[in-house]
Amino acid sequence: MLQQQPLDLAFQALSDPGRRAMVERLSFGPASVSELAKPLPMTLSAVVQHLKVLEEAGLVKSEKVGRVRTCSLEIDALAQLEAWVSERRRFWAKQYDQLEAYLAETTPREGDR
Amino acid sequence: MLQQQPLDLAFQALSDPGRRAMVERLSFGPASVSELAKPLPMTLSAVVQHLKVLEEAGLVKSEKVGRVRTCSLEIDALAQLEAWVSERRRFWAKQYDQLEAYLAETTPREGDR
DNA sequence: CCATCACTGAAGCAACCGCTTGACTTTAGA
DNA sequence: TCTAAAGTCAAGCGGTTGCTTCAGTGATGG
Repeated sequence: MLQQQPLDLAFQALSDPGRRAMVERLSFGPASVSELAKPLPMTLSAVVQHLKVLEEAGLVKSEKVGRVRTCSLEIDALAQLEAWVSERRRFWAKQYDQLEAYLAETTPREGDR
Repeated sequence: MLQQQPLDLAFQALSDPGRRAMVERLSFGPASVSELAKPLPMTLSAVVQHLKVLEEAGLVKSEKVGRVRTCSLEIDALAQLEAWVSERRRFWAKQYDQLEAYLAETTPREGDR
């Protein structure tokens, strides 16, 4: 559960393929805005707006030196995201195991007798 | 990168706190539509629409028996989501380690001499 | 049988998203 | 100094989302 808002923003940010492409690029190391924009089929302006979404979601940080803004991943946000998903999977697996245990108990296999 | 569309839909689906609450509920076991709706501050109609989003994202499946629709988690979709995030983290860590190794090589600590 | 329960579907609406254009600012290099 | 590079900002626009209301439909239980 942690907090709600951050997860909202992070999931929302990653729901866009362009923004996910930017995160993928950044997972290989820092990049400038223009570098992030190069492979994407949209204007630089649009990329800057996507970048803002990623920053507000806490997934990316950036710093401007001279006329170049250099962006990099905020790995902690990804970790929190992964934690949420992983926890859901864990709980689901738990109840699934209990069901299996119950079935094993009520309908014993041949070898159990 | 697997496919793009499924990830779009899954991230988008989980960006809504109401839908995330439904997924959290379902991680403890199957539930009817009304059960899912009970804790949420919206009409049953809205919940059904959220459910549709979750199903189209492949995160939930449901089956109607009599007048009751029973919903449950599709754990594989969660696993794919987790895999994407985890891979980004892995690549980021890799380049980070390389940076650390480089720094360690060029600026040796006291004990290294 | 018939009232109630558990949904289902369509219409409508305000708010938000992703994108473009175009005008601007600041810095770097010849 | 003058030009180009690298962003920045605001306006606007068509499409999507997240609801609500309302009018059904098909079980279930008494």
